[in-house]
Amino acid sequence: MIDGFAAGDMRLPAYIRLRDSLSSRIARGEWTPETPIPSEGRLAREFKVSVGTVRKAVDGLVDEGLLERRQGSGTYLRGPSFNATLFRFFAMRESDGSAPSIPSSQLILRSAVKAPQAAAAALGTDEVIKIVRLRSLSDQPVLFEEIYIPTARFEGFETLPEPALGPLLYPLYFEHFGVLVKRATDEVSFGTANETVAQQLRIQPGDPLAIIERTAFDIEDTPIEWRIASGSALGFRYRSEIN
Amino acid sequence: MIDGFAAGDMRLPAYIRLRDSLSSRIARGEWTPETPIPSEGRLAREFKVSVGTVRKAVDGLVDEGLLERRQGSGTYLRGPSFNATLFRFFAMRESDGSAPSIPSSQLILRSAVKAPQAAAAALGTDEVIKIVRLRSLSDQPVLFEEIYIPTARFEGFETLPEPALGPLLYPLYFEHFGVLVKRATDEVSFGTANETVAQQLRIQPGDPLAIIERTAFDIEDTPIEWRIASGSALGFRYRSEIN
DNA sequence: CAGTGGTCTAGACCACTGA
DNA sequence: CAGTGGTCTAGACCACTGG
Repeated sequence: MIDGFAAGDMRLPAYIRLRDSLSSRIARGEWTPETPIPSEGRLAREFKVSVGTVRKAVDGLVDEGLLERRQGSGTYLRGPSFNATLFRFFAMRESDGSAPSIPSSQLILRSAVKAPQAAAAALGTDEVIKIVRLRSLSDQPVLFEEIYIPTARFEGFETLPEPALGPLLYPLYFEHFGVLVKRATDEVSFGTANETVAQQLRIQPGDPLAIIERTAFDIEDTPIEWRIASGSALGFRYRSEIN
Repeated sequence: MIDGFAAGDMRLPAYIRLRDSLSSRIARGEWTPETPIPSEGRLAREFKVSVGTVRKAVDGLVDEGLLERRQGSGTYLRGPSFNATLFRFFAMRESDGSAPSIPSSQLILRSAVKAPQAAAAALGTDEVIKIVRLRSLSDQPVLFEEIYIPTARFEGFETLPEPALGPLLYPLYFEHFGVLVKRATDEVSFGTANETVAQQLRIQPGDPLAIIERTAFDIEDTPIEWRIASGSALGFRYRSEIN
């Protein structure tokens, strides 16, 4: 049996069934970003369809950002390339107008807790690991983050050596837990700083705050992370393209 | 000569040349949203390529949002369907939780002026028509807007009967001036209200404000509108999807 | 019913990569 | 150089629309 292709709803077009079939093979972790998936010709023979149909199926996954074509070489899984940094919401200009510096990350807390209501609602469980960190640009604190991930999917996260937790979590999710973040939704609103946040960001309680709530999903659209981040509203600047 | 197809850079693939060729015919206003463009078979014969190549060219324009396919009927120009309302940045909930009401628009000013610096920079000219309006949801003022459009492209806009200026400007640009807004970029930041804005929005001077600066472009990527809109930061809520 | 877009085939040749 | 994806052809049949 070829992995759900012939088992899928036969009323659906072949390229859809093939796309879904490939998608679940990706979700199952059959391929890595380093080795190409089978060539179009190979897939065509394997699934007994024409190359054109394979191309249409692969096109879909490329559009979704799951695969990447490299002419002359092959088609590869795209790792968590996915530029989703929360810094994109803040003007990353140096005061002197020079190039933006590298973001740094200071771990403040990491432990298993019962999820607060919003996180539990988003993740569908209240057994989570909580991560709190402060993110800075050239020693200026910019973002205060609370992150919640389900314990079930991230077994052993708490015991990871601290240096392994760089500023980028999504590559780490992928390499240590096989969790590939495919998409996320960010919700931005406006509020004021409480004592804790104000102290961390070195602003005054009551100062205006931009608040970003994010839910991240894996390939199978299961929520795998919820976070809430705050930064001074004065530094907030976001560009949205509409088509 | 078939409209730049055979005149284009022959090193480019046929489907690219065909796509650009169709795109400029659209920009020239050869088709309306009511009548279909020539069928795929017709275009294939006209341009002497295969139907598959026509499909790939049309696919590109459909992805860009310029065209719309209707199976069994034809392929049509998409008017300014384009949901770009600035209200999407604000929580459109009624206090009683009912469905959102219809936005209304109150015209405050409309006249030819010299564009302020930011508008002139975006539009590439300082000969503009300025429109000021207050936008409300069920009699609550929500957004205060200043809009600038180049006089050259909107000859006679000032003398349009006032009732013609509904809440939606982009359909009006299209129908009266043949200007089709294809894309826009919105830039969001936070600030505080000055006297004028505060009075219009019925808030206090110094109250926090969400500020949206928009530049809109036509099919040929020429900027054709610049606007700045302000609303209370407390009502601000924006959802961003990342893939 | 004729005409449209939607799916699919079985080839061909080209441009590019990497051993 | 063999193998990959990128372009292109000339058909076929299907599903749907509208007169």
